[in-house]
Amino acid sequence: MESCWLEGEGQEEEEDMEEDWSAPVDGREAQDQHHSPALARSTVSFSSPDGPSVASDGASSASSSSAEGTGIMTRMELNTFKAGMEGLDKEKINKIIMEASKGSRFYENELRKEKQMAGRISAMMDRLASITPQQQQEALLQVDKMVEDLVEGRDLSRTIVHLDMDAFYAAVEMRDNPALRDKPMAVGGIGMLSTSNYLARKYGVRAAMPGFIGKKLCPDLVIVPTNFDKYRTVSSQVRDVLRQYDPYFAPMSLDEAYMDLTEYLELRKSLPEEERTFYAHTEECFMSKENAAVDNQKKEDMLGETQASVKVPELSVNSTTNIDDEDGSLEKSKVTPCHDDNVSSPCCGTEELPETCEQIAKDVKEKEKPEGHDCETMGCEKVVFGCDAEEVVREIRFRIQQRTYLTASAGIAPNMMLAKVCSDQNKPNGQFYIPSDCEAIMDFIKDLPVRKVCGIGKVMAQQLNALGITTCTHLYEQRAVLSLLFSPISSSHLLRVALGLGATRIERESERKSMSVERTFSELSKPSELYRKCWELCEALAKDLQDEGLKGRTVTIKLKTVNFEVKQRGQTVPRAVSSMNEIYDVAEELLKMEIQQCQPQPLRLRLMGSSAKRRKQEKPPTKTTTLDRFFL
DNA sequence: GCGGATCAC
DNA sequence: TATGGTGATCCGC
Ligand SMILES: Nc1ccn([C@H]2C[C@H](O)[C@@H](COP(=O)(O)OP(=O)(O)OP(=O)(O)O)O2)c(=O)n1
Ligand SMILES: [Mg+2]
Ligand SMILES: [Mg+2]
Repeated sequence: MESCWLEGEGQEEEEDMEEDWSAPVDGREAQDQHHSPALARSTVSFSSPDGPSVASDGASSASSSSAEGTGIMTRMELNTFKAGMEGLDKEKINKIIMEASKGSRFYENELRKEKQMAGRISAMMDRLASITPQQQQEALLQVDKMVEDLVEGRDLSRTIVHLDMDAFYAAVEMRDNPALRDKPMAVGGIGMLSTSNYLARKYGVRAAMPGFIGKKLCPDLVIVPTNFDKYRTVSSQVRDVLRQYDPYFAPMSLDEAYMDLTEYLELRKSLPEEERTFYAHTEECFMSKENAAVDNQKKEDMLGETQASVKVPELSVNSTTNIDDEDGSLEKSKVTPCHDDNVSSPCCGTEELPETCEQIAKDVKEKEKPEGHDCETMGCEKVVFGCDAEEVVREIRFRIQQRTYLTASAGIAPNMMLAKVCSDQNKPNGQFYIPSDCEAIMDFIKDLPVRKVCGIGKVMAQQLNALGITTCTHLYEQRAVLSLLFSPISSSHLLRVALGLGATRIERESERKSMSVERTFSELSKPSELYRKCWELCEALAKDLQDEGLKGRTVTIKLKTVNFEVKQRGQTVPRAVSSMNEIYDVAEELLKMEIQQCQPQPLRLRLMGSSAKRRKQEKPPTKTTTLDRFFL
């Protein structure tokens, strides 16, 4: 097995990954209006570029935007931009979160990070204040040249889909244990939750929240441990479906993937109806013998009904409709789920998964033969899907559901950035479509909160907020200032977002660059214990590396003190390593230095990690893009 | 290359 | 009582 990443001599070639600043639209002139209050005064309006250029008053008013509530600590607050988090009593939930955390070492560390962030923002506001109108005007000219190029290059020819399973781990657990279906539940442990179901989200319980806080928010919360093997199995079933529509689809995690449907949609045009026909088993099928074709709304209803979780009445996948409800009125699923034959059955809860019919949404070829069991005689409902993108995506979701008993949501758009945002729009069990035209894109982008965009996280969102930017419209209005305040990479990303641009080609999976193992444990401080832990981690890492036939040129250790401060130390070695001994030799040395550094205080840790990384790879000759021209 | 920070899931 | 694990990227040295 040839170890990879060793620096072998030759071995160059390899792709060039196409950065592809695709995209673009009609230029739009700015005309702002809706500045957020913080910026209204502080920014130069585009129409009169010589206006007053910002002042630090912008900073003070903006940074006090957290005036609501406790003042600081926005970083610990509930993020209401995530699916299932709409319309909650944020005030109350944040209060509980704060009270549960206050005084803890974790909290103190969060405070420290918050202060640090405030410092960064303050520095940014100072820079902003020092920008002259001339500079701003000049920046605007530069940026607008880029805008022109970007817009000119806009590629609306692709149909990109982002598909994401709903409450994934939680949904799997609910599927396999019906007792959980009508309860607020989360997956993980008392220390940390990986995700929660939508019922629990109503209480503010969410991923990355400690279980004990979840319990405070929702005393009835049921917490079940993770079963990664099951999630992996389901994931592979889902991928089997996706692959049939785009063999080059790109999984981003166990529960989501991007697909490019462009080519498939061409083929689809000539796909006979039989091959777009599927059967669904529902209890109604068994009772009423009608099996007429269903219309779109009916299909959506079926998607809703067959959901193997709480029933969400009136769920619609129509891109124009919203999901509101999904309140408490829960009802057992009406479906009678069936197993796909070649699929390992869920390990528990078999009683709710009757074996009566082995296959529902089987592939057309199989299904077409009405021999044996067969849907027709059983009165299974027949579903015919159309040929446009929305129909194909409904079909995909339908097949996923029939095969896994789980629901998925999807976004359909001309690029990956938009598709990703769209897949969250009608979650759970919904889809959203942005047609390939500029107007539709701009309309969608207009009021889109920047925080919803992939890559804009808590920190960036807060920095932008300090500038009065919360929506993509603001982003466009402030493009000049942004190009001056942020790095070329960041500001070009923001600009692309503002224009509704994103990647239009799905890149094939790149080889991994690192592998790591880390563990949290109850406090350790004795050197002997620390070295032993380090040894265990290196052993585990070496095994993982060897399992994949990989080696690393840089070995690092990661340490988290009991106060949650994180340190990383690394060393690059002349020859790639993969064995336990080679790795530990390096790691031990790094750990020794840290222990000595602390002396005579003990090094008190709550986590340790070990990793092996590949040597940084020379990036292929970058074709000079407009961005390079302007920014480098 | 290193280390801290951010982001996603 | 109690706040995760894995991988990637960016930034400023
Ligand atoms: N901080 C996180 C976020 C997610 N996950 C895991 C559990 C999730 O079930 C799975 C998928 O992540 P999603 O962000 O897609 O969240 P869900 O699928 O749970 O919910 P939904 O997609 O409906 O919002 O990844 C995790 O372990 N830790
Ligand atoms: Mg999901
Ligand atoms: Mg996901």
